[in-house]
Amino acid sequence: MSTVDDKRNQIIEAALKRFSHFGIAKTSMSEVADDLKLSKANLYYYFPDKFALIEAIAYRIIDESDAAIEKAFDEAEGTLDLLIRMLEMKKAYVEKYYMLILNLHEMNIHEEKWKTLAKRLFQREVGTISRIFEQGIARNELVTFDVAATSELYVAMIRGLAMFCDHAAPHALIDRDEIARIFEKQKQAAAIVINGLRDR
Amino acid sequence: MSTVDDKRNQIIEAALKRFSHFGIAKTSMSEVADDLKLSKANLYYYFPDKFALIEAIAYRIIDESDAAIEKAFDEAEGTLDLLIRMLEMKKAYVEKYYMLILNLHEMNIHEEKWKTLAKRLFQREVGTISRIFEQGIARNELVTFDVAATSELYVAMIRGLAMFCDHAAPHALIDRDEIARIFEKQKQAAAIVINGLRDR
DNA sequence: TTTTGACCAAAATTTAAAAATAGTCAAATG
DNA sequence: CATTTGACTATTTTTAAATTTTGGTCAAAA
Repeated sequence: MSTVDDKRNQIIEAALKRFSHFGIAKTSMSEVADDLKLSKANLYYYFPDKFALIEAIAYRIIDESDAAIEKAFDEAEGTLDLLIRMLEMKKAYVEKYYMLILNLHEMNIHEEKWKTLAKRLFQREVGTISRIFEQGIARNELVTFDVAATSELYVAMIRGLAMFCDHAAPHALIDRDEIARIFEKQKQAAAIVINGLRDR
Repeated sequence: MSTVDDKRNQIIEAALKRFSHFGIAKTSMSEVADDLKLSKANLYYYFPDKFALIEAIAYRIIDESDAAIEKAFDEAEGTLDLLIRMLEMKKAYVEKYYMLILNLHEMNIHEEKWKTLAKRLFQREVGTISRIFEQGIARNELVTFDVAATSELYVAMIRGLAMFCDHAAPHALIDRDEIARIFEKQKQAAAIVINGLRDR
């Protein structure tokens, strides 16, 4: 790994710490720079703007979780098991990166660049779910169906459950209990969906 | 109907018009009173406070929609058909009362009274879904399952889809196209859920 | 190639004043 | 007695101005 990549990684890690602790809006680029004893100007040498840093972090997390899912693909016992493992992982991420993920949702999503980022992250999750479904079909565990559409629906459903669940206010702070409750509902939903797609 | 009930109804209708047009926060009690050529003080003779008026409106709408569902119960061809009819009705309400429903969601839900109202409306919807599921089970169309838990999950899922869908920002204004798209996803979700519960 | 201090414009925060609004009440009306 | 009202207040919400913070640039240094 080149020295510049190494520096970029250091920055990503430092920023990730602050973002997940205080949220994106509440951490300034200077603070991230200070943590690493760099000047702000130097930080901008590695990332053209704040958004690029956020993007890098987002993709870093997704890549990590993709790698984890890759492993689960071999270990899991069936489609539902895979889906539940994925939910578990996401739960762990939510707990770990709390504020970051909260912010990522309620940011200035109106702006085009945020929309496209959100859409890409969404599509990536849909892609993973698609692969899981495809495998289920290939193994004759599931009936054949429109994988693309159903995956999209599944991800939307799961995310919707996270948004809604009972803490009615979209912006309300979510505690660990709430996360656990959401996770339970998501597992139930996954079970029902898979049951609806199962080959019998 | 007593004369005081009649007056209360007039007030509810006038308020409903304004609420669904401009939203709750943006219509003052004076405006509602003016529409009916009453003094504000007189309006407060019929409703102790603004929240009571909002509550009355919410229950009015729910009651209406319950009556409509009651009719559908006899006409519908099966459980899925019933669920879809219910979704259609809700879609119509969203289109009709636009701002009101939007507001109802993003209001000061943190306050206890709002929470309890939201919870009650939710539970009422869950109750209706429960009846639909029970009927499906009684007719041997569905397998037996935990109706209470599943109904709650179903309503949460459907609402979650409405919140999420793709207009990522919770507060973004939703247009008719978006409503239609949400409706489609909800129908798909209903179909998959019912498929998962079907007795075969 | 990497790093920095000095700098700027735009955005966020704070503050105080002004306006609007929910809700009250004694008195009037019928 | 049931209904209505104008006048009043306490609290929010809006507005606007002053101030600070922050994202981002750049020429020059290491």
